[in-house]
Amino acid sequence: MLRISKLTDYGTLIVTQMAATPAQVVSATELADALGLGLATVSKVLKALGRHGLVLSHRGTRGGYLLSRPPEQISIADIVDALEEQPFGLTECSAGSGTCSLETGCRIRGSWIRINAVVREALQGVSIAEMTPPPDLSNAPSPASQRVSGPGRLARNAG
Amino acid sequence: MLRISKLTDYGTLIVTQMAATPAQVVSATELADALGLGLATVSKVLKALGRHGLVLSHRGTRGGYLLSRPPEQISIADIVDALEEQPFGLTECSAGSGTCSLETGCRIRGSWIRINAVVREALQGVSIAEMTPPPDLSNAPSPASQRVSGPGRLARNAG
DNA sequence: GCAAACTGTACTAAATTGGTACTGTATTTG
DNA sequence: CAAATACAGTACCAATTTAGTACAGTTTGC
Repeated sequence: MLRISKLTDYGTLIVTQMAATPAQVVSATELADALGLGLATVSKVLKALGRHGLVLSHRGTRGGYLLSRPPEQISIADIVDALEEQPFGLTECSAGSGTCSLETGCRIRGSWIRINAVVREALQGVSIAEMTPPPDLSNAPSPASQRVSGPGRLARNAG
Repeated sequence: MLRISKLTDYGTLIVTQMAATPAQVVSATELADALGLGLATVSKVLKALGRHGLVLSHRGTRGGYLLSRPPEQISIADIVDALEEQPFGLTECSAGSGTCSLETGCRIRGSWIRINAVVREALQGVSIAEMTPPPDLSNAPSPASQRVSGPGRLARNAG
């Protein structure tokens, strides 16, 4: 379906929510309540995020989770890596070799690897800090440093 | 899984194969043999491609399929559009509204729509003609016109 | 020691995907 | 016009993946 899984979607939601109060411990229960998700589901996502070093956890009463780095340094690609199947790859053959029976004689694998790289860069280029519009100034112009020219065309041989 | 379906993968394979002899009618049977895929599977893909105007079909003896435009004018995005669920969208909410129960109060939908646009541009930037390396000159340097600078970062407000 | 909160595994139902079968229709060839 | 070829459309089933939950355990704070 060319879609991220719901758990990954929840992951972006949860991390974005945590980014609203960075450096502050929040429990899974609080996050579940704030986002309207089930506690078990939120816990599952947080556990995966923790395994990949995106959040730190504290057990016990008044425990909870904490972003391990500033929201500016967490990208969508980081969350995808934590929650989607690894390694990243839009096709079977571009994720890892040896699995596709057509691989011998397949002439387009190299192209798919190139396409993957571009898509991944797009996901890496968006940080959690950029996900929510500023609370009040939603109509303010964006900083020039964030503007880009778009992806353009792919080079035949990745540079 | 953030992966295109196998049928979409087959679609790129089939169209690339047809691009090797453009403007020539090829039957589903011939394509299935050439690619090592099942006839029924190839037919299913070709039917979907036909519905979206990417290939033309001729019935009867000596019938078959034909690319509707030159390979340079067919992009990976065209094939994805024909074979994946429409409309294009990495998340439920960015594909179409009204389906996600969290949509009210969700602050990151706009960002996902922006991310989608970038990913889609990446897929649109690759034509079928670019998928296969030139048969003999695989090591030749690529034409400068095909080189790009990469996707860079996303603009906060799509421009 | 009790309660809050994370850890880890396992399980089930639903959705999606992949592949195929079957019947029908159009076109060409002889 | 009859037969063979090839596309058209629908429907189905097995396998895989996803989503959500349950449950037993462990750590920490009061």
